[in-house]
Amino acid sequence: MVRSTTTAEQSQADQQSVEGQQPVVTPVGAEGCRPMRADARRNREAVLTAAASAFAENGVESPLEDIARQAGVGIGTLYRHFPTREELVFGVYQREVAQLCESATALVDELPPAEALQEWMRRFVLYAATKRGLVGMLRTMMADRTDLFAETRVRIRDAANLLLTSAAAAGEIRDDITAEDLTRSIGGICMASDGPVWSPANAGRLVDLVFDGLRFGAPNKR
Amino acid sequence: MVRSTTTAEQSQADQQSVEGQQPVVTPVGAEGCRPMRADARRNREAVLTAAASAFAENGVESPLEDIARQAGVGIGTLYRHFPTREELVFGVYQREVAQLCESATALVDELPPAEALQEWMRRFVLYAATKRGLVGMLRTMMADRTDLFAETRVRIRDAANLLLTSAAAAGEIRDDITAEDLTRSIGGICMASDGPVWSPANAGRLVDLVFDGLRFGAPNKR
DNA sequence: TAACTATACGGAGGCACCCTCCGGTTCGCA
DNA sequence: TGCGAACCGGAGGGTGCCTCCGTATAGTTA
Repeated sequence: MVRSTTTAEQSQADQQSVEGQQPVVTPVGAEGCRPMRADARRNREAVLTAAASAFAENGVESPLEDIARQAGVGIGTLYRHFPTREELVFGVYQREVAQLCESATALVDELPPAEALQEWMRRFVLYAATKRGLVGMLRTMMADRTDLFAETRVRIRDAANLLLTSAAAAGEIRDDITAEDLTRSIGGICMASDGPVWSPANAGRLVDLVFDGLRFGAPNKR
Repeated sequence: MVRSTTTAEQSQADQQSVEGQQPVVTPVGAEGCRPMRADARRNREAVLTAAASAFAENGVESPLEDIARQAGVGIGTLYRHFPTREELVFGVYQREVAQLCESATALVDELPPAEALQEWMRRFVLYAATKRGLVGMLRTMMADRTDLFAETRVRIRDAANLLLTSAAAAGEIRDDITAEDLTRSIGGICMASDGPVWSPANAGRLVDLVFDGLRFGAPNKR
């Protein structure tokens, strides 16, 4: 709209993710700059955490000043890290995708392959169903800035692939489903479960439906 | 196609004067009451006109105060007629649907049946492609307040039916397509052509594609 | 350890927009 | 023509957005 949106050259590099509480989480742009100062990184994380819970509770339109306060940070700091609301939304999305994808490897270790897959699908959809309006905003951004999503898309595909192949190898699901098939189905459920008639329960049923489809015709039925 | 709104206005007035069944067109609250005062009706129309052009130009987030100013009306007046932005959006939508549906009968008279149908489809999609973000907002509202859209849905279906049957009767298109099929296809195009990558040209190509589908297998090919 | 500097912090302030409220005006009817 | 109900308008208080710049501090060098 008429808002200025100056989008200064702003390019928060961080890209230093060696020992990892949070993996990478690279904001857009810049490579090779010096690493972020410790306090900056701390604040950035605090803002993301506060934003995630604010979005979940009050939707993506939550006042940015509330988020800053909740993070124990000035509004200026929030704006320095995320010059626009969209960048903040994307930051939250990116971090949660990373967590979700990491959980895939843990699940594979802890559970039987098919259960791991099902649980992962549930978590995936739950993320979306929990954040009111977030999916809608992401969908809009996706149409505009496809490039931003390239990295997360690959991550998701790899995680899906891991779970699918291990379940297929165990014969617990059919083996003719690709990671793309799976992510597309789940993505569809996420889109569908966004919006005013918002219901995690419905989303869960849809996930189970897709999962049954995966089991259909599997060698080792149970 | 610049058409005056007088006919639409007239028909609304007619409907209102018939007792019973208030069409949803009446402003909120007025329940079986006397008709609107002349100045109120005038202002209401002015606001709708200004809103339509503001939405087209700056998107559905246009400041309401600009719209009021453009309409030559105080902000209080705008709020009295449309207490929320959504109601204003719906008002614009409703009026334009009415115009569009009326144009169907005119088109049937003026053009060969198939051309009339194609032209109508084009106009339909053009409306949507012209208003940035409007379709998205309507989609959200639809999920929430299905009841509001019942009337417009019927209108659209009737108009589509008129065009379809006359073109099918002339053998210029196949006869196994229902009005629901058509409106669903067109609706899909409208959804697709909303969003940041906004392009009437693309929408037009999609319409032609659907139209070719309608001609496929028609008795009288040309 | 102290001094130094590049970097980050914070919040006041200006602006845009939202929405309400109520005194003044106008319409439509008798 | 007179009257009351209905309508008009815009001032004003409130909220949220975003910027700007003086102050604080992490990390580095001597």
